[in-house]
Amino acid sequence: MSTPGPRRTTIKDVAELAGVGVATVSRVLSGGSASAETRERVLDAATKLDYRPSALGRNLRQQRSGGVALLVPDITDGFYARLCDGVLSCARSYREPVTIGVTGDDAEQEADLVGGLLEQSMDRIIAVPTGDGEMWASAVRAGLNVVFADRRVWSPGQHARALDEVPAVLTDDRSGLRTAIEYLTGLGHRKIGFLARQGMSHRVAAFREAMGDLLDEDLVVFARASRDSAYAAAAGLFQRRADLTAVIAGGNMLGEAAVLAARELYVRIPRDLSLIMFDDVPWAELCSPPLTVIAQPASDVGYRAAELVLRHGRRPRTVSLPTELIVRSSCAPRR
Amino acid sequence: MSTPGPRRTTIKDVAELAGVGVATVSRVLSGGSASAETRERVLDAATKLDYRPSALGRNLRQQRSGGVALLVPDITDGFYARLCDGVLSCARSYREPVTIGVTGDDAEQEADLVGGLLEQSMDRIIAVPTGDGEMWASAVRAGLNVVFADRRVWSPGQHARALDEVPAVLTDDRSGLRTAIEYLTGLGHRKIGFLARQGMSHRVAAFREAMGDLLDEDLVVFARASRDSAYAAAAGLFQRRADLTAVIAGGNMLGEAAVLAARELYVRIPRDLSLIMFDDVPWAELCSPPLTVIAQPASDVGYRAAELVLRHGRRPRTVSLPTELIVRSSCAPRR
DNA sequence: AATGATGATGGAATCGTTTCCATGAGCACT
DNA sequence: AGTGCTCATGGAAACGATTCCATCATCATT
Repeated sequence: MSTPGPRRTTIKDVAELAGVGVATVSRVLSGGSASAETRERVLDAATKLDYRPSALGRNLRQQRSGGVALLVPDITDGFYARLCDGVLSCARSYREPVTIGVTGDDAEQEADLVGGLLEQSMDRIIAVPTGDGEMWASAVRAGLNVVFADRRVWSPGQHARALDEVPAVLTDDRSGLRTAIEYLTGLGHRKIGFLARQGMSHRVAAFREAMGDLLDEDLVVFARASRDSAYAAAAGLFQRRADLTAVIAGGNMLGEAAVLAARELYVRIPRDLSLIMFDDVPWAELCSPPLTVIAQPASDVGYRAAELVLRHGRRPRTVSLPTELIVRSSCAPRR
Repeated sequence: MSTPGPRRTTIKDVAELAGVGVATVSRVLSGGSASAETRERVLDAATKLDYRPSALGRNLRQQRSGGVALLVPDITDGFYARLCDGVLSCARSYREPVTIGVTGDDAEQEADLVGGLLEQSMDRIIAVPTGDGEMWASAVRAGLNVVFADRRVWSPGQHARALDEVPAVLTDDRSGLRTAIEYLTGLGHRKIGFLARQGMSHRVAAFREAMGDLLDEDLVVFARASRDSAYAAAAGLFQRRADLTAVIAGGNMLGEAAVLAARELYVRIPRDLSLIMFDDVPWAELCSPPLTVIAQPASDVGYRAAELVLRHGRRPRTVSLPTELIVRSSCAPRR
């Protein structure tokens, strides 16, 4: 059943046709030194035979498979989809294939995935990490070339060293949140809630910091990765605290849940509750009312991360990309 | 700079520790025959050394790299994101890595991507194809194991043979459209438009067929892959044909564009225009009014496609998954 | 003219696995 | 006891590239 087909043309065939040794062919094709005449003969032979070097042979020899791995919590989330798109688009210009894995924000799955990557001798990886500092530290010790995107791993104590070396491409949540909260307080809001998902500890920390004296710990709630959990968290918060007048959703799935929960509970936006959502997705504008958001350059995050991991230059420092508050109609003055 | 690190443990190390030959180790680990005692010794040694077979060596030997490739037009489109998710989730259970490429609905990029895959000796690929029958035919002739998802390639003449062999996992657009159109005509609509994107010829064909006598060729418009183009197409149609009373958007990006264009042009949905959108995305419910949609099991499409390409069983036939009309509030009787 | 330096070149080793084949042991049957 | 069979087993040959190293030619310098 399988194609017995004609053997694929190897470097040996090219060498034979060109009347040179395989070493010479390899050198010519990878830009080494060779006489002009030889170079031409080799190139001729290669095109004549339509020779494509086998990545397999190369990889084995060099003890590393090409390409980049990309680990995201959920590819279905518009933010991560755009991040992937950025990575993909940068990787294409380097002609590097991208292997994608979904962690589901679960440390165990993440470790599994990384294990599989190691087995494949993948040595470059872009990850939106999920917590386990131990695992990541051991991965970089194992020689893995890691770049974090969107968030970095919380480095508790001993791993700090290894992990602080890891470059990351982040969004400037801190300033985004500060702007958003200033905007809300400017509208008179004092009781401001935060809808988070596990793995958003950095964002929650930034929220706490930006809230300062206004912070009410009871108003920050966590959801698990699923849509249902997000809905439950939002609905729970809205019911529990009738004094809530504004809420910030830590991501687009949380924002979606907030809109849904509000509608279900007859909480009117923005009349009864002001809402700001992290991440500007296309539907934010279609929503009624159109949602005020903190826009993040998701695609750029991916692109830059890919650049960091693909460019062989010197170790670059972590970079933080700006966010922007886009005011639409989901916030109103406190009544 | 690079980690000189301790050499990774190879099959040879295991063989040595177990006091057997490498061939035996290989056999034991891949389920070949061996005496109980030897098996135990080998397994012991393997766990003691924490041995992980190198995918590189295996791949070179077997002349094929493991894993699956997945080609989608746009990973940013919620439908394809869910499709990817389905593929990923099936592939994980087989412990196979997935390499994703974005074609942008462009035949040239698609061909490029496939070329790269060939170079990597990837021999299994799931694709949402973009047109060029010639290319796909030659790919399957080259021994590539192809499964089409969401749509198949239009097989013109000579390639028909090779391409009809290729299994595909599709959604039952035909019946979805028939239901939708019956619903609309039931509401009294006669002038029904269709918003398509290039690459949706199958869906357009189904629309034409289902419309029968009602078909007005001037009411089906095509957009290119971008959001802007989708908007332009929708706005253009709405302005050009004031007699239009209902429209079906061929995908969620088209639907989004339709909602936006309608709002911009003060066309009220559903009062002035009824709208049905292909693909049920989370925001369809958040939209105002909530959109009536033709739901597609995107994730299942991906999952099934992955099953087809990963399961080594006998060649399966093309399968078509059911769609469902979900009535919300974006359609009203013709006034 | 002898020596050294430079540069192009090809043979062979190497990467880690799977798989072909030969070997030898154990056993049953004549 | 000899023959034939079935098994477990290990050595060695692939797979296709890169790269070390030795070889040789060419040319400049003393």
